[in-house]
Amino acid sequence: MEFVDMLKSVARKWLDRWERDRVFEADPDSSRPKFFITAAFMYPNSPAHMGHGRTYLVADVLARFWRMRGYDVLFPMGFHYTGTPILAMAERVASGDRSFIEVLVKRFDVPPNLIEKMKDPLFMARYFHEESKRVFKEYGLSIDWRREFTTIDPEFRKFIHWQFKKLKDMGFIVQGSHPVGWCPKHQMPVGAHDTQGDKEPDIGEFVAIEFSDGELRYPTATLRPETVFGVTNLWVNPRERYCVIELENSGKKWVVGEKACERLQYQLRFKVVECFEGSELVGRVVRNPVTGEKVPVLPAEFVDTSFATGVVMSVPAHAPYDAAALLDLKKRSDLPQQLLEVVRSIEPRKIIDVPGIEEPLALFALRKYGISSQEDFEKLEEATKFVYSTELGRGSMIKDLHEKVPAAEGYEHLAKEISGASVQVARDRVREELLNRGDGRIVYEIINKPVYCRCGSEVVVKLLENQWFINYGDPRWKELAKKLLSSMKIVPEEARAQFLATIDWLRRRACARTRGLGVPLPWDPSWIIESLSDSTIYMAFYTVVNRIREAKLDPEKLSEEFWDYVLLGKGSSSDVARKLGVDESTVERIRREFDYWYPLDWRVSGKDLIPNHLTFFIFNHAAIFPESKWPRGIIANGWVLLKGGKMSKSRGNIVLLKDLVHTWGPDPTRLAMAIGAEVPQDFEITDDLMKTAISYIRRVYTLIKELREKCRNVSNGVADRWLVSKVFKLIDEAGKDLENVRIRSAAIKVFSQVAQAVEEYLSMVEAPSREVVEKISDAWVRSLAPFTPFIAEELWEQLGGESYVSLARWPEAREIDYEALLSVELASRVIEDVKSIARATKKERIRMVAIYAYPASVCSAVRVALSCSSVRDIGKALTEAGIPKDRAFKLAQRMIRVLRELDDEAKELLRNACIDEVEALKELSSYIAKKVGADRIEVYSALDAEAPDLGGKKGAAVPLKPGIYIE
RNA sequence: GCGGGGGUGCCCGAGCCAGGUCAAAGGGGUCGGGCUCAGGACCCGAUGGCGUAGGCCUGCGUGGGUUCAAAUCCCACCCCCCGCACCA
Repeated sequence: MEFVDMLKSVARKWLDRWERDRVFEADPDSSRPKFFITAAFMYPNSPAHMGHGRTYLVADVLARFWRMRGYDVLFPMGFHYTGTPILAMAERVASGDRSFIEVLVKRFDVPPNLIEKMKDPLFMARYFHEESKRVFKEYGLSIDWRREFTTIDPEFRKFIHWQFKKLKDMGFIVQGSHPVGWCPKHQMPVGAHDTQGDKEPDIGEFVAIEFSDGELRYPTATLRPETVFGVTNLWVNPRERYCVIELENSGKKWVVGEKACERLQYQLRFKVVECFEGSELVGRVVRNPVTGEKVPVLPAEFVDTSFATGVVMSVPAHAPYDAAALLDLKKRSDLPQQLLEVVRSIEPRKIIDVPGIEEPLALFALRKYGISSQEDFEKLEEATKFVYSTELGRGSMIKDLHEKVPAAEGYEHLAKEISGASVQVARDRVREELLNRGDGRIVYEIINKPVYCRCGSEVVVKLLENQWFINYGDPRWKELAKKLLSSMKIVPEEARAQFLATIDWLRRRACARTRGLGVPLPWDPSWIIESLSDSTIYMAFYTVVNRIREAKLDPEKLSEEFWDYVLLGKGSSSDVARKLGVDESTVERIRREFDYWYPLDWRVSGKDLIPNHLTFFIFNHAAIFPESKWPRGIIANGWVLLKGGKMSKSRGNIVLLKDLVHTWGPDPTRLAMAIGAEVPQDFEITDDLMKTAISYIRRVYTLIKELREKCRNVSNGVADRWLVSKVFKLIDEAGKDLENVRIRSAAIKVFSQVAQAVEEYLSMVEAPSREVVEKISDAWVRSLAPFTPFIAEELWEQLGGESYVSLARWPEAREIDYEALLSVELASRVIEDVKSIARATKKERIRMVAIYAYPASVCSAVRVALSCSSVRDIGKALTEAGIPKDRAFKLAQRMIRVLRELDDEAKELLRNACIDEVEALKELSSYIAKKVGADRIEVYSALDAEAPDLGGKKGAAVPLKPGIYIE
């Protein structure tokens, strides 16, 4: 724990200095290339949590890396106040919701004396905003905080107004009606966060098919309009009340359940004519609008008169409920004789075929699930699910549908057209036809009814009229979006398909709502722009917001001309300046700033935002900006999980970033986020992971200390050259990893693999060379900086580095000493082989190891063997190297085998280096002896006729695989 | 249902797009050893099976196919995860 305490105090020290020296404030600098990265801003309805920690770390590591690569880096952050959840939360506080207040106090550490103020949603937003910002700073994010803003700032409002005017001018904003979950008491739309148990109201689109008795219409609501061909009767609930309503526009008179009536008023305009008992409807005869057949209205208790219209069409061949109710009815003796005869004459009519099942599927399902009455609700639900999904998935309309069923006037062609068609196709066709001919109309209902608002009222469906939409369905726009997508880098690449699919199926999206914090629609301020619609191009706003404030421009004067000039370069700076009452140069400077930073280089966010925010981000950039300002890439990172489960804000089972940073320190938290998994993958946050991160840091920290303490003015020959090459090679590879957003891999290289190499070096030499230590510790500390900047600054200072390591250059790749790398590679292969032999021979103690290796003269033959596998060519090269012909060809064959099994890295070494194996192994013999625990190592040339041939191993030698004899 | 992704050794995961160099990277766990007060801290080694000389056999969801050669390509099937909108 002492080490963690040290890390924490080091962090405080450097945090203060960074702030003091404004290290991460970014201004345009034409002498350097620029790099602009943003992460999705947070919605401050709770403190920042581990998920934010991960997304922002990804952005920060890249920002820091590119800064060290010499780029002028801008990494800003803002806060997204837009939305309704905070409203719902403030309301819960206001209503004295105990459990919720407990979450605030106990989990989120809100001081109890502030709870009262949390009744104000704006206060709540500000509170969590400020707290999160504090934590982000402690976390070591290299953010330019001068550019921070919230989405309720007046400047931002004007910016969004400009964007929406642009979209409207391009014809991408349309108006229409739209169903939403609605609380009758609040008179407001409700989302999942407004309901009891956070249950999402699931809105289903039903077709109400109008059966008629000449005067009244009986709208039967169904999700399966294609089954209208199989209707044998209608159902009403005889124990409930029904009403006749007159629809305002058409004047049609509908018979609907009394309870349904109350719910339907939110989507239809009508007046109630009269109400009566459902039993009065029983026995009436109505006409099927599609087949023209006359069918009776019959009683069934399973009918829920509050659901949709409360009138149901009966398709006993394909709906288990209908089948069960019909069977029940046939057994009843209390019906009037005449009706009973009608009932008994009803036979299910099969209109859908399912391969392999001859009988109508509903009847099959009754037997399969053992259903004997319409009261078997649970079994009936299961059977219904089975029938619906089976028929939709595998079913098709019967081949001779048009011969089996009559057709009403106007529907003569429909049955023929869909005969034999799949249920999916038939459903859409029938639906379309019914709606077109005015025999059906859409009604909505909550499928998972009942859903209750937090206030206790049952949620209904409200048809919002005059709703504003962004029309992502516009084919011109889709094309542009696809073009933009194809020009972008996507991490992970697998997500590209998902983006493409999303672009394809996006239609229109409601972009404004009736309440919540945010920006009002410019042309209709009674609507607030919805949160995913006001956050699509705000990255551009970061580039100029600080300049606008600095110049003290009046937000109200930030006209469309202003934004046109600044963001698109349209119009003239002098006009804009005059209207603003400022110097032309001020306006020009703002324009230049945008022009310098844009386009965005990387957009980082959680992968959950791919089908919404990130796709909207693509669409809107494609619409608003010219191609030269289109974003260059998207990084979608995975989740941080908590013991296998997902976190849930409302239940308070989340890990706050603050808690991680305060418990473990910022550097370990950052490193854990980096090594938990590669960017696209999920990982679990555990104490073990945190401890691993700490041990990585400790290992590096103590090794650097040890190197510096133990080093002497000595030279260790090949070991020195090996370490320098190895370390620089690893760091260079880590740099390539970071270029490709392989953050985990890069972190493991600099924290673990470099440390391993250093440890290996320490076991090779008596004392580390001072020159080597200076070279590698300087580079090593630099390479740590993107991941664990605080301890890196501390070490940098100890090494005597100037300024900040955060501003230093990433180590340049340097000449690699392939001979040294190959020598050690050879030695470690020998070590492996010796161990393998000892294991196979069960030798516990090794007295002596004799090694037969090749001198440098075989190098050219090795090169030949690397590029081809012709025994003749290799053999020839070996002969030229002085190897007797009789041995050369056998050796060539073995070389092919050995070389084939090498990995790319070893091959690279062989191509670039030529070593005398004998000399190299002699030099490293004490290292080998140490590693294998041998008393003595003898190295001979395999070509030395004088050397003893122990165990006949002299002839076993192959280049890179020396012959080995052990005792 | 529609759309997207995926099934690899005890577990997590790389590799598959550009077939051989893959018994298959890297973690974790487990076992053994060391560091010798102790260890959940750290280090070393082992971890499919067999093997007294560095080797052999089996193997990457299931079943087929293409090929001299398949974890990698093709077909079918089974299973899992994610998204589906007014919710940030």
